[in-house]
Amino acid sequence: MEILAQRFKALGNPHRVELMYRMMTCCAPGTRCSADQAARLCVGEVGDGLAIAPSTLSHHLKELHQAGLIQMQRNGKQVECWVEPTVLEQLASFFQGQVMETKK
Amino acid sequence: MEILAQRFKALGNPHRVELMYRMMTCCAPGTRCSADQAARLCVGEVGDGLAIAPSTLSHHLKELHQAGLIQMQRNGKQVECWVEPTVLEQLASFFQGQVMETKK
DNA sequence: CCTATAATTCGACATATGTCGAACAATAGA
DNA sequence: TCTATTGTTCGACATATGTCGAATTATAGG
Repeated sequence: MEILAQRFKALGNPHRVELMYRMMTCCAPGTRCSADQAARLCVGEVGDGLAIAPSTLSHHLKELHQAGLIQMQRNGKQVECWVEPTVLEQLASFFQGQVMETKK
Repeated sequence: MEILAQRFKALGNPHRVELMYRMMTCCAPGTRCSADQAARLCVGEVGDGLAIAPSTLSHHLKELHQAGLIQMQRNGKQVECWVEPTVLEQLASFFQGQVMETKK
């Protein structure tokens, strides 16, 4: 329940929930990426159009990462970000009365 | 997206997510109440066993209510609290890539 | 009307959060 | 090696949050 609260807290900010949504739905508007291959956005792309400083964007992505909601990996000059589908499934299941035992 | 963030923020506290879970699953352990009739707990019941002052409990329930997550209604000396199933469905649908237009 | 029960409101307080700009780090390419 | 690009880290700051106890409100029952 503690970890669950951490994850919801990370989503409890307008900028972060927007970032999360963009990463979840970066394949086609309003849809979710296929279950086996999550698409990736680099830091600059995912924050494009948001009226926040680069340092603030970096901070928010770090929060999402530390909460276990997103993955991050350096690729050349850029850092790629994506959402693992299992994370979405676990969170959705809470609202169906299931409390998953999330590790980490 | 703003309203969504408000709801997740309300769930972003260990005590509040615990309270929410109790209200969601007050019929049978690990299950959700039937779709048409949400079961109700009074304020004292829902906070039973949590190591927080009554004033803190009241504060948390107010937060959940203001975020649109729970309903509250006075019944005699007590105040009943419950979760509308539609709220749960809307929140779950976010993690399937759906952003619902939540009023209020 | 008085009392007990159930819950809320109201300061007060320590701590956490969101934001910025400046400085720094990592990488690619000329 | 120098430079431009892409992100991160580090204070600093104003504001928000979680908590409590004391006082208050609402109700039911003598």
